[in-house]
Formats: sequence, structure tokens, C-alpha cells
Amino acid sequence: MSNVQSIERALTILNKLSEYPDGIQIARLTEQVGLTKSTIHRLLSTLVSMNYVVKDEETDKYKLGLQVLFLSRNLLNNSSIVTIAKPYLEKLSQEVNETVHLCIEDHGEVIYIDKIESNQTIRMYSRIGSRAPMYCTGVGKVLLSGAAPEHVDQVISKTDFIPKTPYTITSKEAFLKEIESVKQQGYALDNSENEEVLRCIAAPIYDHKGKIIASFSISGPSNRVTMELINHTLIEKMKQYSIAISRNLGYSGS
Amino acid sequence: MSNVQSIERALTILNKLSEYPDGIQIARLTEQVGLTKSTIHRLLSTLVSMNYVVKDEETDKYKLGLQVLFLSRNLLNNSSIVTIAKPYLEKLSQEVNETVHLCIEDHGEVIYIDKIESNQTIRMYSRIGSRAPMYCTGVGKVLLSGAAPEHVDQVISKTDFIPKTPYTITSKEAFLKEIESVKQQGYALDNSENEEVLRCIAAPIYDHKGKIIASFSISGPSNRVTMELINHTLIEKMKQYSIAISRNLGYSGS
DNA sequence: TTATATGTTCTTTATTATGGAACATCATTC
DNA sequence: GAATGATGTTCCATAATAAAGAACATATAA
Repeated sequence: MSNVQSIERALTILNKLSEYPDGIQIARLTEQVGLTKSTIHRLLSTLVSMNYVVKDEETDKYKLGLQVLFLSRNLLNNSSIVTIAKPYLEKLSQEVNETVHLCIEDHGEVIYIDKIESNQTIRMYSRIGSRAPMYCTGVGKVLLSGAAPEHVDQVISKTDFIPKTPYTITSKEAFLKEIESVKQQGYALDNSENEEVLRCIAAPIYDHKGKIIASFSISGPSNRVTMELINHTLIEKMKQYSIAISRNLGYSGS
Repeated sequence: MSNVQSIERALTILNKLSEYPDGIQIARLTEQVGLTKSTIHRLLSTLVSMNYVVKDEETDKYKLGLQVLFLSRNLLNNSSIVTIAKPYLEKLSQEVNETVHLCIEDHGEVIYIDKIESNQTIRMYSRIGSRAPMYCTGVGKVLLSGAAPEHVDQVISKTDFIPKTPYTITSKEAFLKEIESVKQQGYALDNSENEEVLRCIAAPIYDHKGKIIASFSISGPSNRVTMELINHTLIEKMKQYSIAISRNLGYSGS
């Protein structure tokens, strides 16, 4: 029941460090984490000794060590979704020449587990491992459209509907309605609801039981990914890929 | 000076879990890690509460959680080597139609920080974040060829020269000689020294100070990556790419 | 049913982590 | 160049914390 304090603290520090790719000093960490210098120093020393953290001797800054990368090395390979979906997503990205993402839900958030970049010159910055809220992303809506009502309620109750753009859905009622319509349609849009200049279309991936276990999306600047293109081409394309990938996971529905 | 015991133990468990992508039970972990059931249970509970570990309620198996992936999300993006080298490595991989790796040294080991797969049907299994010893890899030889003699000695003294194949270098003296000749040549081979069927050629990447900070390699089955191909084409090609990438990092040498 | 293997919870104990203080190091300012 | 301030590091007494055995719970197999 009760957790180990020092481990909680150490992991909190790791989380914090991940926000500072160039490292952070102990003094800054004390402000951020709220522990004494000496405690943080000791915790960091332990993390360093295990290669989870590296200390830059020049600047006295601490940053994540490569052991963290080593940990995650098998995290996605084993996950058959990534492996199975990859060739399809690559083909899709090539066809539409836009970035394609693959996501699953984790603790009420969207987490990006794969990404195929378009060859367009303006590339989006890398996202694998990143999290995003569900209420303002196409993939999030799709994932919730396949979840049990209680789970949807639970996620929504924890959601802060922050208006990221003028188009963001900001009420529970509207969002519930939106999820319902996603369920009907079989796809979801993010119509500049997360970032002003971005438009996405997302579709579900089903497992053999017909459960939605992942979602993939096409994202691109609104001027390229127009509503016309979506209605004309992308909806149909996404549905095709949705079924193709799901079939490969043992899905037998339509 | 003295480390926090519970953190060391927790990280040891994380390391262990990374070996079991499908999860492992507490009982197995006690055997592997040598702690009591209750201790491991408590440590795991803490890790679970922080989302570093996930418990499969069906099988009672514990495996790494996606927070680990979240941690590493910025680990390589910030690293300018990956970003700068990527387009070159992609082009190289396309030209030779073989897998290309990018590596740095970490605590006396080679660590793979990027990988571009060839389009050949037989793909190598993913490696980003993986570690490999330096004595039996081309990239390892290259990295050591640029290191200070004391560092080379230190790494070698910690190295177990295990003969992975009949061609593996198994003595300090031979390895030192090999590194010396790599330094002369400006490239290194792994002539089936790590895996019987594999041949690699590796070259250095220099920073603005002329220091070797990374190494990249072409790897492929020996029947495709023949010694003839290497001598004829690849050596020259690797040297060109080596200089091109290094130039982009501010290197001004030849 | 019993036995065995496993996960979970509880409680006592002493080990262990904690944080203040002292010390060290460095950069900046007067 | 001394003094100040900001930082990292080490030490140590104390109390809080984690440890592990035992008891309990649950599931599977004999």
C-alpha cells in the first residue's frame, strides 16, 4: 500500500530531467522538486551510479543517461501493433505525403508509439513517447470512442478542457457528443483543435475481439490537409487502412 | 558517497524487467535479483504507481510501463549528432541498400543511437538503445581509435575477449594492434567477428575539435557485403560520408 | 481435499535515508 | 584582491523509513 519514498522522489527527478535535454543544476531542481540540496544530491548520485543520469562535469548540470534509452529498447519491438502496422503506415504516409502517427491510450492520455515522417521539407518534431490529452486530438477521440462508458467518464472527469485554439472543444457535453459521432462515423478529426495550423484525421485499429486498441492519424498543415481533401480522399483511405491493419491483428469484422 | 539502497534496487529491477518484454512474475524476480518477495513487491508497487511499471492483472506479470518511453523521448532529439547525421545516413543506406547504424560510446560500450534499415526483405531486428562490446564491432574499434590511450587501456582491462565467432579478436595485444591500424586507415571492419554471417564497415564522425564523437557503419550479410565490395566501393564511400557529416558538425580537418 | 506456488498485507525492528550545517569551489563585485 | 553570493559536496545526529519474516489470500495442480 505505502510506497517507497526515495524511489518516488528519484523517479520524480527522472521525470523532471526529461524536460531538460541539456541538463539542469541541482539548485534548479531543488526549486522544481522541493527537496533539500543534500537529498537531491544523494538521489542524483545514486542515479548516476546506475547510469540513469549523467553529470556534466563542466557545467555541473545533470541530464538523463543512456541507460534510459537502453530500458526502452524492447518496449515497442515486442508490441506487435507497431511491427504489424508499420508497413501500412509507411505506405499511407508516402501516398498522402504527410506525417502519420500511431497511438495508444495510457492512463487517460494519448501516447505516440510510432511516427512516420512525410518527405515534405517542414518536418514535425519527433514525438515517439510523447503524451497528449485526448480531448483535443483525433487519435484521442478515436481511442475513447472504443472505450467503455465508465472509462470515458473517468477520463473526462479528470480532463481539464483547456482551449488550445478557438476551435478546441471545451465542455464535457460537447465532447461526449463528439465521441458519439466518432463512434458512428468510424473516424475522428482534429480540426485545428490542438494547434491552430494543424488538421488531423484519425481512425481506429481493432484487435481480434473487435476492441479498439490503437489509433493512427494523418496530420498536416491545414492548408495542405484541407476539409475538401479529407472528405474527398482521406476518409475513404483511412477506413481502408483501418480495416487492413486490423485484419492483420486478427480482426474479422467489417 | 553512499547510494540510496532502495533506488539502486528499484533501478536494478527496471533493468531486469527490460529483459522481459512480456513481463515477469515476482517469484522469478526474487530468484533473479535476490531480494525477498515482500521487498520486491513494495518496490514494484512504487514503480507501478509512477507508471514506470505495469502489472498485467491476468497473469500477475510485471513489465515496463510507457513512462520509460516518455523519459527517453527527448534523449536523442536534442543530440545534434542524430539530427545532423540522419539525412546522410539515410542516403547512404539507400545507396548501398544495407542497414546503417550510428553509435557512440557509453561507459566502455557501444550504444546504438540511430539505425536506418535497408529495404532488403530480411531486416535486422531493432537496436536503438542496445549496447554492444567494443572489441568485436567495427564501430567500437573506430570509437576507441579516437580515444586517449589511458581510456583505451581502461576499456580493454575491463573487456572479456569472448570469441563470438572463429574470427573474433581475443587478445589484448591483437586488439591494440587492430585499433592502431584503424587509426591509420580511418575506418574499421568487423569481419564476421561478432556474428558469423555479418560483415560491417565503420567510419568515424569528428566534432569541431577533431575529436571522434560517434561512428557509423554499414552492416550486412557477408555474401552481400563482400570484401571485394568493401575494397572497391565502400571504403571510399564511408570516407566521403565521414567527412561530409563531420563537416556539418564544424569539423575542418581533412 | 490437500498441497504447492504464488501474490499481498501486516508489524516489528534496526537499518537507512534525511536535512541541517559545515565545508569547498567558483564566479562576480566592490 | 578581498569579500560576497551562489552553488556543489560531505558529514552527522536523529528520526523516519524501508526491510523481511510471518501471516494471510488466492489460485492451480495433484
